Formats: sequence, C-alpha cells, structure tokens
Amino acid sequence: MKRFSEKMNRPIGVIRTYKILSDGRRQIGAFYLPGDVFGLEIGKEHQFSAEAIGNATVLVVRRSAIVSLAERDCHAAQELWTYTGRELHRVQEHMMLLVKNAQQRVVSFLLEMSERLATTDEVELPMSRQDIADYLGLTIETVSRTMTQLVSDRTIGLPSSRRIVVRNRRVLCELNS
Amino acid sequence: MKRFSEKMNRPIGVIRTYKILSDGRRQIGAFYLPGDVFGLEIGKEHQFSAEAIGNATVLVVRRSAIVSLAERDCHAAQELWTYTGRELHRVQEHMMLLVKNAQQRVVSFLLEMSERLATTDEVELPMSRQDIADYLGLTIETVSRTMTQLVSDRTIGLPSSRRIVVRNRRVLCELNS
DNA sequence: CGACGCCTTGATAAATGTCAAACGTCGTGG
DNA sequence: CCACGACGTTTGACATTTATCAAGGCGTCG
Repeated sequence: MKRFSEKMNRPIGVIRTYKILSDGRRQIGAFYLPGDVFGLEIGKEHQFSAEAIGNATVLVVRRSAIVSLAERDCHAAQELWTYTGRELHRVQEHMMLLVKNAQQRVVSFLLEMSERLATTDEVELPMSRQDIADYLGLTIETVSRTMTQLVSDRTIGLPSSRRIVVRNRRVLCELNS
Repeated sequence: MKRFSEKMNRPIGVIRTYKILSDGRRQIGAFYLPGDVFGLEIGKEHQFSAEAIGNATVLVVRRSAIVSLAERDCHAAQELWTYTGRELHRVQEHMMLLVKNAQQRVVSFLLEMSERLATTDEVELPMSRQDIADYLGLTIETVSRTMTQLVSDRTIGLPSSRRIVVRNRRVLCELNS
C-alpha cells in the first residue's frame, strides 16, 4: 500500500471550495493548488462544495478507507491529525484576513499567492476577480479598485489582469502587517 | 492512565482566545465553556492567546505528552484527530459568521450562546459587550444598537445587559438563516 | 468586424465605524 | 442612608468604508 499522503485528494490544477450564503453571495473557503490535500473533514457532510477552476486532476479517497486505516495504523492516524491541524491553521489565517480592511485583504491575498505559486517576483493568478472577491468577502469592484490603487502606488505591477508583479514586497508586507 | 479526553485543557468558567491586530483591535477566536477542549494546535506557537473571563479552572496537558501518547496509542491518536476536526469545524463556522452583516452576526452569536448555555429561553451571557464585539468583528456600538433593534422587534428581551430572553426563536433562526 | 466575457471606472447609496455624551448599576465612603 | 464615582452600556450625530448600479474598455474568438 502506498504512503498515506499519496492517497488523498490532491489536485493537479486549481480547486476552489465554496458555500452559497442565504443572500446569494458565494464565499470561497480555499484555493487548493497542485499537491495540496483537501476535504479531510470530520462530520458526515462536507462543509464546503468543491469545484475545479479549469481542468484539474484529483486523487480521491473514500473517507471510510481513511478512517479504517487510522484505526489500524498509528502513524497514519498521526498523519491525518497533522493534515487536519494544518487545515485548521489555514482557516484561522483566513478568518483573521476577513476582519481586516479591503486593502489589507487584497495585499494578504497577493502575498499568499506569491508565496504559493511564484518562482520570480511575478505571479500568474489562476482565478478570476470574482473568485478573489468571494475569497476575501469583498465585491469584485472593491478588489479591482484596490489593485488599481496598489499599481498607482508602484507597489505592484499589473501587466495583464491575471499577472501580478510584486514591485515592493516590503511595502506589501507592511500593509499586510 | 485516565482517558484522553479527561486530560486536555478543559475550563471551568469561561476562557476567551484572542489575537491583537496591527491596528490595535482585538479579535476573539473563541469562547470556551466548561467542558470544552481547546489549544490543541499543531505548530510550536499557539495562534491565539488565551485568558479567563472571571475565575476559571483549566486542566493543562503538555503538548509533548499528547504527541508521545498518540505515537503509542492508536485510539488516542484518533481522539486527537476528532478534537482537531471539531475545532476546524468551529472555526469554519466562525469564518462564515464574519462575512455576514451585523444583524446576522449578532443573531448567530445569540443563538450559539443560547444553544451552548441556556436551559430555558433565557441566557446569562458570561462576556461583556466588548468581548462580543471583538468576537463578531464589530464595534461595541454596533452590537448594542443591533440588540436594541432586536428588542424593539420583540425578537429578544433584555431584562439586564447580560441577560437575554429568546422571545421569538423562529424569527431569530430566519434572520440567521 | 462583432459579440461576448471579464475587468475597470464613476456616481451614489447603504452599512458600519468614530467620537461624544448620557444613562444605569453597583460599590464605597461620608 | 444618601451622594458620588467608576465602569459598562446605550444613544446620537456624523464620518468613512464598502456595496450597488451603471457604463465603458479591452482582449479573445467566432
């Protein structure tokens, strides 16, 4: 049997998880990038729905298989705990993001994406403005205006709407603080 | 050795966990009531600080003890996973709360407290307005005004600032939706 | 070229925050 | 016993932030 971590839901491409609120808005819970594990939840029902942004390949594992493995294999159980703990940490960070102001939310998001998928100072965002807005709990207009502001401040560059150039990381980090 | 669940951080009284933001605001992560387990995190650093509201008794366990137990005892490891999974679920709910409007946040909070510590339709809140505001990501004034509004709508009663009477649970649940 | 989708910009509205003052309750000391 | 002060809460007037609604721009693909 393969190692545990090779058996879980791991996207190639990008996955977003989301929930529709009573007023029709969509809240995005997370973006999962290639190699990330997701959907490891405790109850019968998943809290969030998941869908691919563009094409994605996902390794799927039945929850029952995971649980029964954890019953037998102590190491596997610990690994499960670790994955869930990491996810807990991520959600805590996301929660803290949602109480910041609009500029700080956008900056946090750009820094997060830059860390997760930039090789240079340039990032190709895999998601739309609407996805970003729904992740940050803002409207698409506020996200757009905030980015425009960062461009005029020379903090970022925006060669195209999906490409972000980090021009002044220090300022970004300070804004984020 | 006692069972696992009897060994973890369990307050008698009320504990709040919090973080101070860069702009000086305080965000409360959770209120833990008697019997609740908290502080089961994965990294070296706890994400949130914890303090008692009034007097509280807490059973404390060293993280190293827990980890080493999980290495030996498969059942314990699963129990750890379960606790962490529950906490994950709680934080997800809290996150969804923070993207609602002020009235929905206050209503969600009142329903949560009512479920967690009401025996009748009346609840004695163990925390101040400031604590509530910092939990909900609102100001104390907005919390106060929203409650006043709910009182004029006859949805709740407010015999004293700390005592809440649920007058119309159906409306509360609808507002919360 | 034209249509479509996505993004940006502008004008205005709505929600929430800020600042200030009044109110109530409770405990203390005259 | 009453007066007073401290503290937490409520209320009011106003400011600020973000949402809403509407229009225009820009790139892509038929």
